[in-house]
Amino acid sequence: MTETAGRLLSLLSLLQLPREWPGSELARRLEVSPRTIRRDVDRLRELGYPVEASMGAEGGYRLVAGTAMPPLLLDDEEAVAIAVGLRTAARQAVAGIEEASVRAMAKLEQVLPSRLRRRVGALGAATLPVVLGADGVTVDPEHLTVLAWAIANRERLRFRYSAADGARSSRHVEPLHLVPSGRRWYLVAFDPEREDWRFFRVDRMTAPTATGARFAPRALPADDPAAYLREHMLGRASTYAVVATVHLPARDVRARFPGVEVEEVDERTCRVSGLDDTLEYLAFHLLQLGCEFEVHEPAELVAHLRGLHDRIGRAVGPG
Amino acid sequence: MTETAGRLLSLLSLLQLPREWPGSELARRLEVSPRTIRRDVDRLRELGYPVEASMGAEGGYRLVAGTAMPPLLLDDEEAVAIAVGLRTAARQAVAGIEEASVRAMAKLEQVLPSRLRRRVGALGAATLPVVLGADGVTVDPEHLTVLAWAIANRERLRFRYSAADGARSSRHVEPLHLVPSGRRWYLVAFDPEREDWRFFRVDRMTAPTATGARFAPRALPADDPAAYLREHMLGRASTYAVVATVHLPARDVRARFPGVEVEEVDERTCRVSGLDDTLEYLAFHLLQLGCEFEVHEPAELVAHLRGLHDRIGRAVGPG
DNA sequence: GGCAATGCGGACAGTTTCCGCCCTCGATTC
DNA sequence: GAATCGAGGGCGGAAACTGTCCGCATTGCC
Repeated sequence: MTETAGRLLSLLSLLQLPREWPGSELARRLEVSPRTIRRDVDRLRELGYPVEASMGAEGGYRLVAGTAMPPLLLDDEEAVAIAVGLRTAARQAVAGIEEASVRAMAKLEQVLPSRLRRRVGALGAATLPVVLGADGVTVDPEHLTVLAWAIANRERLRFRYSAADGARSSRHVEPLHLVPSGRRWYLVAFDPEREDWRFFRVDRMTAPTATGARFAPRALPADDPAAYLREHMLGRASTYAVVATVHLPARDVRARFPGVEVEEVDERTCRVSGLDDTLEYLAFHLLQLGCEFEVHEPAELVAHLRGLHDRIGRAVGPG
Repeated sequence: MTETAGRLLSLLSLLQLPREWPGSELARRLEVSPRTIRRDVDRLRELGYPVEASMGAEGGYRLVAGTAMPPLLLDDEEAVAIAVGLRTAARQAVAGIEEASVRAMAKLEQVLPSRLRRRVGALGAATLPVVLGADGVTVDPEHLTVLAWAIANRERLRFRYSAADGARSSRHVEPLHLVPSGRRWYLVAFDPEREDWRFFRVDRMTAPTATGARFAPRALPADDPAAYLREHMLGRASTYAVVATVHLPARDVRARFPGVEVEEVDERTCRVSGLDDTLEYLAFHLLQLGCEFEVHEPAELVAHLRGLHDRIGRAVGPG
C-alpha cells in the first residue's frame, strides 16, 4: 500500500510540472504497466484532483485547476522560494491575508528540512530592506511562526521585551491572538505575573520561545481581539494623521498609495488622508507618487519633509 | 485503495496543522480503528515523512521537519497567501531564487481553483505599489507564469511588444529562457520572422499567450543564457552607474541597500557604487538610509535629486 | 504508588483491492 | 489509412488492508 500511495504522490508530483505526460512515459518512470497508470489517474480524479487528458497522438495527462487545492509537491528551491515570498508578504503585512500568511508560514516551517531553513534565513536577511518606509524595525518572520505555534498549541511563551519607553523586561505569558495592525503585528496575551491582559508589538520582542508548558486559555474580555486592541491602543499609540493634497487623478493615487483614503477634488487633483506611525513611510509614499503635492497635516510630517529637503540639498550641493 | 491513499493525504493534512493529535482522535476523524492509524503513521514514515510521537498522557502525533519536503496541503486562504507572497517576491526579483519563484508560481497557478485565482488577482493588484523604487513599470506575475508554461511546453508564444524607443510590434516567437536581471525579467526567444534571437523585457509585453503550436528548440549560440543576455545588453541598456559617499558605517549600508558595492572609508563613512536603470530607485534608496550623503555620479541622479528637492520645497512651502 | 491516557507492535483471519495481461473502442495527428 | 494515444471491461492470482485480539512501554496526575 505504501507503494501505491507513494506512487500516487509521485504521479501528482509529475503532473504538477508544467507539461503533458503520455501514459507510457509515466508507466516507465513509475515502473508499472500503463494500465495501472490509467487506474491511478482514475484514482486521482476520484480524490477530486482533475487530471485532464488530451486524446490522439501528442496527447497526454496533466493536472488542471479543480475545485480543491491538490497537495503541492515542491522541490527544494520552490519550497525556499515560497518561504521567502511568505516572509516578505508577512513583513509587509499584506492587507487581508495576514493571518493566512502566518498560518501558511507556520505550516511550511514546521516541515521545512533544516538545510532549506538555513537558505531561507540567509535569503530573508539579504532581501529585508527592499521594503518601502522601513524605519529599521521590521518584524522577524521567525518570531511570527513561533508565536503562531505557541498560540495554536496553547503553550506558554517566554521573551524579552523593549517597551515604547525603552524599558526592557522579561515576560512569561499565555498567548491568545496575533493581530495585524497596519504594518505592525501585535500579540494579545495574558500576563500571569501582572494578572492582566497585555499587548506586545512583535517587532519589539527578542528571542520568543514556546516553553512547552500548557495552559487553559482564558476568555478575553472582548469578542473581537482586533477591536480590543484598537480600543487599548487608542490615544497611546504614536500615530500620525496625514492630510495632503496630491496633484494626480484619484484613480492613480488609489492604485499607488495603499491604506489611505483618497477623495477626488477634480480630475487632476485629490486629497488623501490616513494614519501611520512613522513619518518616513508617509513621506516616501507621497514622494513616490512623482507629482506635486502639499502637506496640510501633521506638522511633524512637514518638519520631516523639511529635514529631507535640507538633506538632499546638502547631498547634491548648490545648483 | 483510493480510500487508503485519500486517508493518508487527510492524515498528512491534519498532521501539518500546528498541534498534536492523539491517535484516538485521528481514528475518530478518519473513521478507522486506532490500529489503522498507527499503521498509516508507519506508512507515512516509510514514505520519508517523519511523524513524531510523544508518549504518555497528553501525547500525540505531529509532523516534523525531515530530509524531504512533504506534500503541502493548504486551505484556500493559505493558498492565496502563498500565491500573493510569490507574486511580490517575483515582482521584486528577489535575488537568487527568481527562477524557483516562477516555477513555484507556475505550479501553483496551474492547479489554483478559479475562485482563488480571482482573490489573488484582486489582492495582487492592491499590494503592488508597496515596492520601493517602483517606476510604475513592474512585471506582471501572470505573464511570468504564461512564459514559464510556454517554455516548459515548447509552445510558440504570441504577444505585443513596446520596444525601448516606443515602437510597438506583434511577435510570434519560440521562447527558450526566462532570465532575471536586476529588477527586470527578460525573455530569450528565437524570432522566426526575423530569423534571429531576440530579448524581450517582460514588463514591456502585452497579453502574452501560448499558442499551443509546438516547436523544436534551437540551440542558443551561447552556453549561458544570462551571459548571452548581459553581452547583448552591454552598451545599449540605459543604466545609471551611481557613486556616492554615505555617512553611515559600511555594515549598516550593506544591510539596507542591497545590490550595490559598499566600500569602507572610515568607521562612520563608506562609498557605494552600483548600477540600476531607474533614478527613482537609486534616489529613494539613498534617502531611505536616513543619513547624510553626497552623490558623485551620475549627473542625472544629481539632477533627479534636485527635482525632488524642489518638489519637496513646493510641497511644504517656505520654512 | 497506582491509574489513566498515550504510543508500539505482533498475530490472525476475512475481505478487499490491486496489478498485469488480455481485449475493444474512440479520438487525433500525420 | 496508419500510428499513437486515452478509456475502460474482464479475469485470475497475488498482495495488501482492516479490525480485533493481545501485551508492552512511557508519561502525567491524583
